[in-house]
Amino acid sequence: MCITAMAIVIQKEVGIPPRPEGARLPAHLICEKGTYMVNEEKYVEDITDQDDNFSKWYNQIVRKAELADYAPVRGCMIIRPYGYALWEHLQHTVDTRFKENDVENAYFPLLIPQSFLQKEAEHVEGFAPEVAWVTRGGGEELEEPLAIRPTSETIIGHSFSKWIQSYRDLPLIINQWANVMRWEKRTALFLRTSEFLWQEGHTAHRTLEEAEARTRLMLDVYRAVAEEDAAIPVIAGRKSENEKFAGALRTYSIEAMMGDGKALQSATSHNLGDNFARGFDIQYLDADSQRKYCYTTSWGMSTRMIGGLIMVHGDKSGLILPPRLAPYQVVIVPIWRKEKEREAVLDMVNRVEKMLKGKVRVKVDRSDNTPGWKYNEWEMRGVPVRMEIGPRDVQNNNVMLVRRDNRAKEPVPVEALETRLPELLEELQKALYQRALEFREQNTHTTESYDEFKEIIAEKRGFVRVKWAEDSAAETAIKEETKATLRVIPFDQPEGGVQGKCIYTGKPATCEAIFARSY
RNA sequence: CGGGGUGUGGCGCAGUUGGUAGCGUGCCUGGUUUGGGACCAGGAGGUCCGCGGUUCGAGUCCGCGCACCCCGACCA
Repeated sequence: MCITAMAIVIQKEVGIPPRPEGARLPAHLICEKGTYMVNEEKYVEDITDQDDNFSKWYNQIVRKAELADYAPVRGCMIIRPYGYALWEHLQHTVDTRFKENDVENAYFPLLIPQSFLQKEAEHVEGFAPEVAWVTRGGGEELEEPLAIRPTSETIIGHSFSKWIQSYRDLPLIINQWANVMRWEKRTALFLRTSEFLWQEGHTAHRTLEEAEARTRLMLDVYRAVAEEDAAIPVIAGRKSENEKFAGALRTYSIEAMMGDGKALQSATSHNLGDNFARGFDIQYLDADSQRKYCYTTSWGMSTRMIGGLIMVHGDKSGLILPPRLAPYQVVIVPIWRKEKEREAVLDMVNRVEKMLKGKVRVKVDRSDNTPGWKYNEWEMRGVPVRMEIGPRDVQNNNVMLVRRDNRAKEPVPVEALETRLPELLEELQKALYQRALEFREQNTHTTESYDEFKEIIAEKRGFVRVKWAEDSAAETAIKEETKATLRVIPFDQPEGGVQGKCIYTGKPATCEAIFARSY
């Protein structure tokens, strides 16, 4: 909301050109006062074009940028230091926001007794195909197989039932940072790996209303992380019955549009009602001396978000990381010709580095590679701002700043850096958000005709917003006929209710829903 | 789990009718270089995915596995 308004203002100031429909990249570059025009060309020749083969581009970028590698075990990934640093920044902002909302961290075991998983009927059924089992230990068959957690509702529910005695123990608001494992048939780095890192929050409440409020509150935290930190505009809303979490009363999610128009569920928040409380006997003694079941919630965000970052912001030169999450916000490239220059340049580099340390995340590339090589390398790795320091800059006591998103150049006096650089990073942060928002808006369609719906899904991709009567069978049929799924029923609905007929059944519509093909 | 594809130095690839493996890039050493992926010279690096078969001889032909990628069905 407020970030959007700010972003629009910023957009006017710096003049981000609107992206042509369907295009991944702005075809123009900014040429403001004090900036330099750069030729638009493809500097990095060995990256697959996004428009040519988006998933190939994605895979190449993940590996070339050294975010992750394939592991020797199918479907598993190795997160490399650069990718892990990104995750740590994401973790940090999420964790900070959690703690502002009374969340406490804890840790529960990786292994879950088989019997636990079976205590919630829908839950077992939903997860059964994806669970990996440990059946041997200490050289012997185990008496009871142990599941490698696909999620921890059950084992945490077990603890909750012991910890909660009275209404005075509520609400209980716990989070854990953990790995989980879901045996996936088809995997992709970050987006869907058999093992992945995430956080899972679990809460218990006195009333359903309070549980609902917490569910919505945490979804809004995810919304804020996505929009403000990851610069990814998302649509928040409710999942359909077909798409909700196994065992939940209601599931909410934030959905983002990737650069190829497909949707990515970026985080989910579930109101579990009293389903798990009944399964795990999570009861409390209320003020009226009655024993009552708690209402529980769970909510999670995973390393998948990194996949989202890559696919939302990346361009044909590689990654573009939002400044607030980028492992390096600025990379300094020293340039010289003669030995004398080298000394002066490195002096200045050291001075600038020292000045900026602790204020922005700065990396100096002191390798022997040529400046041109470094430009391409760090652009590919998505560093938001490049700082060039060469003999000319030493002479003028300024540095050259170059934005990753549009390559706009800007000479800045050294003494102005401490104020200008953070400012520039914020401008970039907002511009990325704005660009992604415009892309999403250009690729969000509305229609009342199912034929047109099919055509849009098949040819244009993107989101399709339609009138909907919340019919589960119709949803399944649409999925079979078009491969599009109901991503989310947005909170943002027309004022005064929806008028008209459901796009598929023709029944009176009860809401507007977003359909898309998804990851 | 179905359909398709690919497995050859770290990465990307070539390898003809079967004759004992090569190119680009990266890596190491030395030197010259550095404002958009520099250059020269020297060098290291391969059980050609695995197993079996055909053959005097297999990266190449045949069979059986395995892995990975892409497209579907299932999912954060």
